[in-house]
Amino acid sequence: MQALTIHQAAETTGWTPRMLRYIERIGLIEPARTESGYRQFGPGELQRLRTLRELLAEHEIGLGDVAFALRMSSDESLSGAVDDWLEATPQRPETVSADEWLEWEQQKHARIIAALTTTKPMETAA
Amino acid sequence: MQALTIHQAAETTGWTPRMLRYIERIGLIEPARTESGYRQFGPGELQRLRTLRELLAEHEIGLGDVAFALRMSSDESLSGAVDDWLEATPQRPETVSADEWLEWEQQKHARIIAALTTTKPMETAA
DNA sequence: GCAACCTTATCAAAGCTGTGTCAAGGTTAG
DNA sequence: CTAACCTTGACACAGCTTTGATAAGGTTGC
Repeated sequence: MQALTIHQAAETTGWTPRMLRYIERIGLIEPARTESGYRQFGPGELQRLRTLRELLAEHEIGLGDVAFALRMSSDESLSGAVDDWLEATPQRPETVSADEWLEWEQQKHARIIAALTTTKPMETAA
Repeated sequence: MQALTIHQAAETTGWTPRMLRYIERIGLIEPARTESGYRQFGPGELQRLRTLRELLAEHEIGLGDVAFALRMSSDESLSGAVDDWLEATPQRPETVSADEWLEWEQQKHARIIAALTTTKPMETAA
């Protein structure tokens, strides 16, 4: 096994050296360094860089999206909060649960009065 | 049941009407409509919008990030591909401390040297 | 039937992303 | 020693995101 320099890695992966530094900067790769600071791209990084290109192309996503996914995967409180938000009331606003309805009823006056000083709520469609 | 108009919903949730339309546009909410096309924000929607603000503020993420998380949660092939890519990541320890980082860098160097056998392209540091 | 909403569509500006390029300086190979 | 690399940092620019403002027209309440 061998390690490639940034230019060599760029050639074999299809990225530019500039982009390899950028991808490292946003946390998606972390090449080893020589003592003098040169990046060393091993087989693992090269494979990751190639599959990264495929990932972006096949799903039309951006580097920032992958960086966010990485952040979610390593920050449990973040992924938990996001997942909770997504799970709550998934689509179809038509369906309001009994609990939500009850809570709404109980706090309706406080909410509406606090929020609406001059107008009234609209009539629900048939 | 009563529903709020977009302006009323904006006031109770802290968003602007403009942003409520934008949030709908990127797929994060889907308010019901009256027969004539007016958006109707029910209790579920309002709660969702409030927690969305908290989510963004507490974790310093953007609407686009949440939209991407939604896309991942509803596109199994996308989330699978992203997760696969992330799993192959040589994750570094959770740390943030400068000291720990430096120490880790040094250790990583040693690890890489052990893993890579020198051949042509680049002299792996001694 | 008018005032005050609502709708969609469009223009605009500020900010972020992705990318190139260049500069100043350190490293390495021949 | 010199050429050809490497490093970080900065300037730049196109394009996309986010957000506001505004216009043209429909709906609703009094």
